[in-house]
Amino acid sequence: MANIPDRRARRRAETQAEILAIALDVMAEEGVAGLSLATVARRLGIQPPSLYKYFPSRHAVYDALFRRGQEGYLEAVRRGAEPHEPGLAAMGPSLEAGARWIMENQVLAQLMFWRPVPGFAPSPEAYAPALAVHEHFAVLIRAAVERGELRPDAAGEDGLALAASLIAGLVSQQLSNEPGASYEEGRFTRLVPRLPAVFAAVYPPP
Amino acid sequence: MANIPDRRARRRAETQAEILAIALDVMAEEGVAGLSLATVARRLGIQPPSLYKYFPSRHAVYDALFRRGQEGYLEAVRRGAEPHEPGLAAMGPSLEAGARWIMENQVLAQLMFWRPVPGFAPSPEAYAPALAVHEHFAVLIRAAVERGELRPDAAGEDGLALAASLIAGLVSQQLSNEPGASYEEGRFTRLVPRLPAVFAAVYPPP
DNA sequence: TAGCTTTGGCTACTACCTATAGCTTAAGCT
DNA sequence: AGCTTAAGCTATAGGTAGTAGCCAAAGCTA
Repeated sequence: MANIPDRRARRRAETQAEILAIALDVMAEEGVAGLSLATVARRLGIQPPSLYKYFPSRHAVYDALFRRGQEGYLEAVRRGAEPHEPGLAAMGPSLEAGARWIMENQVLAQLMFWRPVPGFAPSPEAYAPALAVHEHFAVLIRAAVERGELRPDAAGEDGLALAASLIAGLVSQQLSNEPGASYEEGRFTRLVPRLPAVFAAVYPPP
Repeated sequence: MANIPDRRARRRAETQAEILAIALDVMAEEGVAGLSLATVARRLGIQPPSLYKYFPSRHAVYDALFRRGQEGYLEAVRRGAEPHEPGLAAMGPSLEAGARWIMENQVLAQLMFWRPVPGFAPSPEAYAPALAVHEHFAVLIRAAVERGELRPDAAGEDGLALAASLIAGLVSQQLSNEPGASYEEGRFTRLVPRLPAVFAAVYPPP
């Protein structure tokens, strides 16, 4: 007795994880929107229709990957900020950690930040971590304002939108113009550490 | 006599233009990567294989659209700058005109700036106008430096990369988070007019 | 241990897609 | 007026997503 209660559920989860890993490979080779379930099935060694026992549709595979990506990204930006005092000091490392994660998970990033798959929209559950990322940076910026490192309106709607755009701009330029580069070499990601100073130049403390 | 010399060539070009217009519609409905030549053919009233008399492949359609888009965008940023003195004064209106064009041609913008179609890479001819856009803004920034409106290193590699990222960030955030908004209402595009000031805050004149 | 249930595989099939081959009609050039 | 060629067609190959329905084996339960 004392069999692991859900032996079947575990194997099922393992297979699902395996499918997602293969799907990532295929997307890296063929493009995000080029994912073919038939290819995934072949690599897994089963017939294409059998995949539908694990995911009800191609979009469901995308949704699972989207969620996984958002969770990984959230974790990355949180860990980047963790060892530092809240405020500008934490913002830099957090942005860097996020950018680094993106360069190491480009396929997921494309799925998450561009919407390259016709007809695919993430489910609310899959999207939830993205809201947490937004809140994470909002908290950091509010902390910076409270410490007098930024002008108060940096934490306003425009300020937050600008902050989000700054990092999105660098990353999106890097991904589309120089996708092969590492975080350190990238012509654009190289500028990420300067973003807190850029932001502070736009919203200098009074 | 005095027949228009290439009547056939003209009708052919018209049909090609019609195909591209329908393709844009389909992409707007189904997503950029969701373009189906069969659907285009049906709307044009011909059988799918007949489309191949006008374009040798699906990628060729994308390439023609890509080129058309780059040319339109180049034209937009040039016209935006035209009435103004070169330098920061021209940069703002030029960026605005570009952002406006993008919001009015979102499908083309996605094709041009994200790379959502698996396996599609633009031909050098189609890509050429993109280089001209880059050069256009480099010229404006160099002019601003010469007029003493910006610190000299604004025209360096990092400065140009940052400038490109600033606009790319706003536009890319707008497209993925609030694609339905017009240029004026957009939470992100609304900030475009502030970009020259942002850039000047990062590279203040000595 | 015996039997029942559920899971995970299969084949067969539908309905779509891109693209090629080869035929035919009709437009337009000379 | 006749010839050339463009632009349509059908048929076909080979790929995709997804559904229906069957069957064996794994695992739970009495």
